[in-house]
Amino acid sequence: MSDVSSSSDPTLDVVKKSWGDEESDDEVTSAPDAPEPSDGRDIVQSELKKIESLSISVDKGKDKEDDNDHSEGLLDNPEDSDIKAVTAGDTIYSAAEYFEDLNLTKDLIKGLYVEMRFQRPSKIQAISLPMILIPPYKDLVAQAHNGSGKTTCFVLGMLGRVDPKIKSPQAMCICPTRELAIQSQDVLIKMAKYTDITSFLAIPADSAYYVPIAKLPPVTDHVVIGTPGTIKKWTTARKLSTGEIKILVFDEADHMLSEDGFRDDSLRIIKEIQKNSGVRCQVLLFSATFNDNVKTFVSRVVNDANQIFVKKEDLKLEKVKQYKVYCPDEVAKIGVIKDKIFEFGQKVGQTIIFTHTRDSARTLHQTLTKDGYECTAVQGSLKQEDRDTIIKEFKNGVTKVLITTDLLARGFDQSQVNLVINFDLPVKHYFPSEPDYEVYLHRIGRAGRFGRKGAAFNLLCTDRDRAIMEKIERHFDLSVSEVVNWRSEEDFEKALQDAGLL
DNA sequence: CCCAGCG
Repeated sequence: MSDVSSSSDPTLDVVKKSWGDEESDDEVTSAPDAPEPSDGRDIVQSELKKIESLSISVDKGKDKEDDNDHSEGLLDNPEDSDIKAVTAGDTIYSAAEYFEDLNLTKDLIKGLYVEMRFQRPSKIQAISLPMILIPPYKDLVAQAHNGSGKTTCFVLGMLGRVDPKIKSPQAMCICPTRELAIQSQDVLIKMAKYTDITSFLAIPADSAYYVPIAKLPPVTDHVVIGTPGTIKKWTTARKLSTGEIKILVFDEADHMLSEDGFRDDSLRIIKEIQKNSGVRCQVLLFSATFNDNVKTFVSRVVNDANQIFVKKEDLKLEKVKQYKVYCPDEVAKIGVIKDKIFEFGQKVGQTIIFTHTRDSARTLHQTLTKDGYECTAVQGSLKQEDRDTIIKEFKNGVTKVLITTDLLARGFDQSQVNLVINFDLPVKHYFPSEPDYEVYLHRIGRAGRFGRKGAAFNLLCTDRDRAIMEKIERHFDLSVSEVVNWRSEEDFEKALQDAGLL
């Protein structure tokens, strides 16, 4: 099979869905033709008519033989499931077989080979980069698997579009957390090593070194990466001009545009740029997840966008073996962490433990360190500089076990993380008996980066926990194996063996 | 709830 828009799976052949459509996987009934409440749905429907199917040739078989033999490439065919691409308008794109197909400068390509150690575009790169880099520079909504290299896509997209000779911001990337902004800039610096392109990191400063923005020089770097509040601060202080920004990226875009995320901030920034920018600004939305509510909203934010997405069943991360462990009470959960996770976790790499609140992250950390278990914890109430050091220590491998909140649920990339623990299951804050499926997927995705093996343990305690876990399994059409006895060394050992980690 | 930010 050499065509991503056609497939042996009949449901994949139909490229009729738009981002505003109902999820049609589960239900047979189509959206009614009767007048809808005026939520913009009708606009979406009419835009839908313009969308036409696209054939992108991606030779999957060839990718496999070529890439898997080389040990260096980090992007070696991390996902095998199909990606569906839908183009808007009549531009014909073909997948980039080589980076040379993308009209990039020599300096930039050198960075890809030498610094990034890339050989050929990964699947998501091959499909998305032509859409980003070839005129008319259409907007793009791109969903791709965790650990498949979304960051490299949009970073390369930004670098490919800026003119190093113009000394003002031409590309902007907005991230939900300080940690992600730093991480993306790290990638950018590496990739741009042989170019003259510079970047500016717009995140809150260390409180100790606070200098009022008014006293700082204006930003002249080509690319700005940051968090919403700080970017807003720089623009309103007139130290960051948006007039020449021609590409705007939202990392973890569904969260940036969801009602309980950063919706207002994001929209304000888009508006600000569109108001000031001389040329039309290209908007890119990247995430591993776009739930139906967000899809509806997203299709109104972008304009006539190209789309790349995968079916939700294909997102469930088969490389990360997921388990549930029934624990009689909270004390037992801590016991599992102490006796099993610390016991085995260290052998198989690094571990991230997720809790529901900042406070529970802090208390769990205190409890464990008091008893001599070596770990660190990071959450949003820490001082900025403390966050940075704890993250740095973990990325350097100095610490093996990191306790955190959903601060790190999304995007955090550390290849040595093979074990994810849901100390608390992720739930919707406004409806705590409902799982937060997106957050679940993102958390699990912290293990198994770039096709590596991994395991995840969900610690369940109450009846509610059981019900939530069942819903998660049903939603992803997943059967999560049970670690039968929470006290049993052998059960955990067996689980890790089955996951391919021991 | 989690982020983000208020100088």
